Amino acid sequence: MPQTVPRSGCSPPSASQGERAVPTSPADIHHLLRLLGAESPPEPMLHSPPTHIKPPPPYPEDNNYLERLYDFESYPTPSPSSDEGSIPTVALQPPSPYNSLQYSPVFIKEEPNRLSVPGFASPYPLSPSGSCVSYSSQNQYSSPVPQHEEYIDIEELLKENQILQESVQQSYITPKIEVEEPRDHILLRSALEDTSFQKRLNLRPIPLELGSVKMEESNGGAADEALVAPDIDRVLTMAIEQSKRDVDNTCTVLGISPDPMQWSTSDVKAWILFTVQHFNLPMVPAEYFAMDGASLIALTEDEFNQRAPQAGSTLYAQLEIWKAARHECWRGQWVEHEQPSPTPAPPSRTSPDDMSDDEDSESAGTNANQGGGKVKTGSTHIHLWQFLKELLASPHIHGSAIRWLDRSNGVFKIEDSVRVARLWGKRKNRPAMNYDKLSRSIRQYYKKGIMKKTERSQRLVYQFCHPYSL
DNA sequence: CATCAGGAAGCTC
DNA sequence: GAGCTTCCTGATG
Repeated sequence: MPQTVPRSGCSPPSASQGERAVPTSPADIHHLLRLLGAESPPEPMLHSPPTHIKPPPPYPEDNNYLERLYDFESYPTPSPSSDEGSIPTVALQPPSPYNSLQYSPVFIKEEPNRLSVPGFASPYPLSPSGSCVSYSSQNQYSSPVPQHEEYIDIEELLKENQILQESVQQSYITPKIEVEEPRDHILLRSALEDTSFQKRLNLRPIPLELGSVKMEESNGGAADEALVAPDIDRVLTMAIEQSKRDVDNTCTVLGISPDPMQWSTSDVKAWILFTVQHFNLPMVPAEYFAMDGASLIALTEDEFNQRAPQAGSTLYAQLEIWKAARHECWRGQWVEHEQPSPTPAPPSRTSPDDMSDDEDSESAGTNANQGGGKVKTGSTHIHLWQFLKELLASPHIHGSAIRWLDRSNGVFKIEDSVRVARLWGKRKNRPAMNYDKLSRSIRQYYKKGIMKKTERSQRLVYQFCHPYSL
C-alpha cells in the first residue's frame, strides 16, 4: 500500500488535494519541466525526444515573411527595479537567424536565487554558478536554455533546499517574529501534477501517489531511486514558484495582465513573440495568432500546433501555466506575491488606522495585481474567506483590525470586529452589515470545511482549514 | 454586554 | 443551488 499525504482533519470535499499520481523518473520530470515551457535540452538527453514531433517545415526567409514578424521595438524596456537594487538585469537578444531586424534589448529583472536546473521553466540565462549573466547588446544571442548543464543534479538541489528549509525552521523558532510561509499554489500544483501529458506524449505512465515511495519497475538506475515523492514535491513547489516568478517578470516587461483573458490582440502578439524569443522557438507569423486573449485561451493544443508546428506545443504549455496562474490570481494567492512592500503612510496620517473607510475599502478591494498588471478586483463577488485573507495580507493597513496569530496554521484574530464588519459591508454593498452577521457567515464555513473552530476556544479567533490558509 | 452557536427563511447571482 | 444575509433564541464568559 502506498503511503499518502496526511490530510488535514477538515479538508473540504471540493478542495481536497486528493492522491494524485505524479511522475517519478527523471525522464518524466524532464517532460514535466518541458511542459513548463523549457525548450528541449541539448543532446545527450535524459530521455529520447518524443517521436511524434515532426521536423519543422522551413519558414520562408523572404522579406515579406520578415515583415510579418512582430515588431520587437514596440516592447517596453523598463529600467531595472529600484527597490531590488542588487538584482541584475538581463538584456535578451533575438535569435541570430532573425537578427537582421532592428531589435531593442529587453531587460528582464533577474532574481539571484533563481533555480538552476537546465531545461527548467526559467527562460532566463544563468551563469554556471547560478548567478545571472548580462548580455550586452553586442553579444551574440545565446539560447535562453542553459547549455552548460545537461542533467538535473537533484541531490545538490535538494541539499540546497534542505539548507533553505532549515533556515526557515530556524526562523520559526525565533519568538514573536512571524515568518511568511512559502506560498503554495493549489491550482498550479494541480497543473504540474497532471500526468495526462504522459498519454499525450506517449510516455510510459509511471503512477505514484503524492507522498508515496511506490515505484514501478525502474530502468533508470540509481537516479530513479533517488527521486522519492517528497523530493519531487519539493521540486514541484520550486517549479511552481519559478513559474510564477516568470509570469511576473513577463508581465512587468510586456506591461500585460497576468490574466490572459484580459489580453488585447496586441497583448497576445507581445506575449507570443516574447515567448518565442525566450524559448528560442522558430518565429511565428503574426497573423496566425491575431486574436485577443479570450480567443487564444479557447484554442486547443492541436490548433496551436497547426498554427505553429514547432512552437505550438511550448506556447500551449506556457499558456496553460498562465491560465493556472490566472486562477491563482482569482483565488487571491497572487495578491500577496505581487503586493509591493509596505509603503510609509502619507504624511497627513499618523497611522494606517486613521484612514477613512473609503480608503480602507479601496485598499482592501483593489490590491490584486498591484504589481504591474491591469486587472483590478474589488468586485462584490468575493467570498468572505477571501476577503478576510485580503485584509490579513495587508498587516500594515489592517493589522489593527485583523491579524494572524499563527500564520502556518491559519489561525487569525479579529481585533476590531466592528471595523472588519464595516469593511465587509462596504465591499458587499451591505450597509447594515455587522459583526453578528459576519460571524454567522464565518460559522457557515465550519460546515463547508473552509474554517474550523480553534482547539482552545478564544473569542474572535478563527482558523482556516487547509488549503484555504495557504 | 459582547460574543458564540446554530436554526430558519429570504435574497441575489 | 451556492453563498451569503437577516433575524432569531439560547448559552457563555
